Amino acid sequence: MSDKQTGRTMPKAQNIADEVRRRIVELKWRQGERIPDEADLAVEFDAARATVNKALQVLADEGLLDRKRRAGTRVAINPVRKATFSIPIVREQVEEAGMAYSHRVVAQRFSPIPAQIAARLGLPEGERLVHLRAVHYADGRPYQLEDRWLNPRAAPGLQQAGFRDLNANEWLVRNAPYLRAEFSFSAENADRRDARLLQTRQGQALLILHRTTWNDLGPITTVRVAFQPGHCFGAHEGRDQGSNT
Amino acid sequence: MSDKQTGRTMPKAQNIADEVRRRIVELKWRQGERIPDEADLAVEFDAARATVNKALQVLADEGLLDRKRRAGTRVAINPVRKATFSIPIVREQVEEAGMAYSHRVVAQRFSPIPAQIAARLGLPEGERLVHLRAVHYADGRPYQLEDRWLNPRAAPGLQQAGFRDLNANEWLVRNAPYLRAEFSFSAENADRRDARLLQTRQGQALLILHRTTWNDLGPITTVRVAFQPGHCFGAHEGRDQGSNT
DNA sequence: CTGATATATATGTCTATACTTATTTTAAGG
DNA sequence: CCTTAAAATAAGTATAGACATATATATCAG
Repeated sequence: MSDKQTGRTMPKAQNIADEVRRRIVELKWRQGERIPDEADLAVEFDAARATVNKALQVLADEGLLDRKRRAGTRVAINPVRKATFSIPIVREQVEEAGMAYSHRVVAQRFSPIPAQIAARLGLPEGERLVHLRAVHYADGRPYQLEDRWLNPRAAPGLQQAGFRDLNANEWLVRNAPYLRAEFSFSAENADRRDARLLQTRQGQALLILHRTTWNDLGPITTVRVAFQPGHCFGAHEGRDQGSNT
Repeated sequence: MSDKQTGRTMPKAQNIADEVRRRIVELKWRQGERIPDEADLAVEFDAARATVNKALQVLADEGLLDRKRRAGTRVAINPVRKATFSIPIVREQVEEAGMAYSHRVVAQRFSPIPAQIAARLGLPEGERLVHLRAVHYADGRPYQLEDRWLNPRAAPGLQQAGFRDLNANEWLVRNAPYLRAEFSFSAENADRRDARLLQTRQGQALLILHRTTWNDLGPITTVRVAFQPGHCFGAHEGRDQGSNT
């Protein structure tokens, strides 16, 4: 009843979480039903309450359980579950695929922000930020296109960095950690400029990612990324195989 | 130094996490640098090591810290951070926007799966599954289009459910909890059929979401969702404001 | 019956302590 | 010098105990 998957002994809390998950998936404990309280589960699994608590917190974070003081723990009625994806550094992504990375800055100037960008950043319209447009290439073929606005007030040292050599993507990752980020995915038909820079035809469906990041000084950057046609962006949910914990 | 944001006293572990995050964002502790060990931080913050451990685990899960036994804790070199988004129930999403929800099943039959679907599900080509195509409407206008394959072997009771009345999306959420899910976003130009069902023109860029879910009996369902033109899908990262914990 | 108040209870959080385990560092042996 | 073994160390995990806090339920006054 402990370590079936690998030969390794799993932590007790994880075994408990797995078993509870199993009972939910196998409909032994159904949606909305109350499950035994921590004290009872602690007895059943021969563990301390703190251990059971940790296991159930994990499941609550996953959205599988709803927990409330005094009211107990219930299987979530509609498991609004959260999927995760990670934002890789473009160069690493390209190189990991065994291709040669390069990038080209198409335009870079200090200019007043249009209304749409101002709204997204929460800054007054007309404020002057660094506007940067660049193309990332994989083996010489366009890989993605970025149209970015940078806020020097939130990223000290930004003025010095000339993005001809080091790309903005990478400079930001290494020099401007953020506290909060917002994303959105959408689809757009390539306009004339998109088509030219991505070397595709006008009207081609493009996957568009908007991303904005903030730190405690304010908005750092907002970017519109247009991916090469056919590119897809993966995410997943469930046991996290590798990495930490 | 405790509760600045709200008047409420925040848990100690969260204060510690916030403070460490602040030090990273303000570059007091830089990328790749080793930070004090749990015991030292416990002294600094006047907390038990377990509390510090919990705070740092959170940051490690966020991808902000790299932790290794004996080697200590370092600020992540390239913070491959994870963004989360949630998959809402279509009907609720529509109704929350104050619109009337309806849906229509376009086709439903038991048929052998094509190679591409077989690959995605990990099932042999030609296996017979339920194939379902439906349109979701908001205030009578097409909202999204789904093309779904359902595996009755992994979802007992599925055969009985006729999806004319109850939509598949909702039936699955309530009756077939899953253990693992995979997603991908992409963009496609609407083909003739997409255009007709979404009442748009052929060639229109559409945001496409592929999603596949599994439980311990195997793959449950895989679906291709085509959103109405202009629709975007949001995600975010950072302190999670509401809900659990 | 209604509304205010008290009580009970399940989860939330923290602590001190202990032991485990991966990994680095050091020491020993060839 | 290289290889191997031992020691040291920092995180990983578990535990019993304690107190905090939200909230469901019971109790009581009107």
